[in-house]
Amino acid sequence: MEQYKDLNYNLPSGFDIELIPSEKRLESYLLDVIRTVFERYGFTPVETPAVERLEILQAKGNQGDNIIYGINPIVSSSEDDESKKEKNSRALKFDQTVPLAAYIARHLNDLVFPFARYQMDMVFRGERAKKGRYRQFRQCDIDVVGRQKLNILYDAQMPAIIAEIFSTINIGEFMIRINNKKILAGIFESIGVNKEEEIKLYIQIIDTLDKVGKAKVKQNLQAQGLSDSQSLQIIDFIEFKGSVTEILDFLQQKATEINNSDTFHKGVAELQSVINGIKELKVPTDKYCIDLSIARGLNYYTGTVYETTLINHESIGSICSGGRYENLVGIFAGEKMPGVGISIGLTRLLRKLLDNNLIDKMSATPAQVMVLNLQQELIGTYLEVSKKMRDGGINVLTEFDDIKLGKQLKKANKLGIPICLIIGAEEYKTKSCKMKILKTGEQLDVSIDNLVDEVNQKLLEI
RNA sequence: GCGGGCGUAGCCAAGUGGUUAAGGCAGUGGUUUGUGGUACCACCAUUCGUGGGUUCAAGUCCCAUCGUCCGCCCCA
Repeated sequence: MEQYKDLNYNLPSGFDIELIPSEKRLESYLLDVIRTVFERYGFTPVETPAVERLEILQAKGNQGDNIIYGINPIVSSSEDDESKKEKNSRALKFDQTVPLAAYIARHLNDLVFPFARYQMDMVFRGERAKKGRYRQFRQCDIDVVGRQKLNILYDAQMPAIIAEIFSTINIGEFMIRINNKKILAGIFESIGVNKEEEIKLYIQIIDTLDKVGKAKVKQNLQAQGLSDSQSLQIIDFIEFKGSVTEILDFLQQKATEINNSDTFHKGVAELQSVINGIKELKVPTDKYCIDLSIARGLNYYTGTVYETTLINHESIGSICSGGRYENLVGIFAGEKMPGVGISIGLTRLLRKLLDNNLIDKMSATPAQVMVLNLQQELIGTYLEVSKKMRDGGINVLTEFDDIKLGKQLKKANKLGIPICLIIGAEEYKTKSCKMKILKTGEQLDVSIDNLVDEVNQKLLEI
């Protein structure tokens, strides 16, 4: 034992994702909420391995090697199969979309399309870690993937899902910002930028608007070749603000003026359909808006894009984002498979919610009742009473050791257990117990026979 | 990859060349043993990431090394 105490047992950079029990319980709760909502919309769970073949992860359409975390076996003996393989031939998944593409290709014949799946696995990034930016983190993703085509209503369903999740977990007001990349691409086409590569570049510049500011964006656009007036035109366009109706009217108006970009017209029509769907899904109108500046740096998005921010906490950044992509998921199956999906970066979100006190803390244990130990001779009774309550659906912690009552209460208090049951010689005689509510100090005599009902009743009141 | 900062207990730290290494939080024990959260008392670093050097003297200066953090880039 001694010899290891000097080793550095701190977590390696970027892997500092451990949570103390109260925090981990909160994460479990969030996962439960998210899973429940995903399943309510018919999404089915999928899990893929942490490791994929490197060439899969490097397949076109992804974000490049700089974010991939490679793995190698430590031992490379000649008998080791791994060592015969090329070094770095395997790597950890950096998102769930590329693995989804591979999953679909592997199980094409077993899946029903449109395939709606959710996945809440850990993913890994090889890039430099920073605060709130991890090398391992949990992403909660949903995607719907069609063969050849995918109904635009799936795009409308995403904001409904986001709204339901974030309304359920009580973290304050939020706003789902919706845009369509075809509109952005179209506006560039309308001013004479027609090369796809250039448009992508410009859109990436636009994406930095809220981070670096208007002046810098204008400067960057011009640096890439736009004229002064073109830059202003673009910035004016993406900065147009208003209600959903006002922006749609503005876009319709704009569409009549633009006759050199089909893309623009398509984008406006898609956005219109998405908004119509959202209205029919009865997403509360104060939960979503159109934001023409939303671009999503990732260039695989081709249509609808989403970002969700917390009102008054915009600095936290997007807490849930995603969009529609045409050519990402079918790459291995060799088929056109349009998809639409969103992702919640749960590890980062939870950290920020905790750091900013935006979410109520939970207790350090799921136990609702602690059965205290007053004398070892009664341990049989304690176990019996504990079981009785567990059978009644109550989470119970039993104190096995005969330690001072004060210490037991202190322990229960620290764990955040709301109710303690005290059974000593006196209570034993009368087949009763003392039910102590820790928060108030209130103490009630309860018959063992009615215990389950009484405790359940009290738990509801607290 | 380039540039900069920082490493003192589980955590947050004071200390900027003189030797008993402040303080706070957390933790442990106690305030007469069947009642916690408050209060009070006590305990809690032979040692300052590691190795070497300078000096009568080093947590403090120098070198190396490891770790870590920030900015550029990119994203959850």
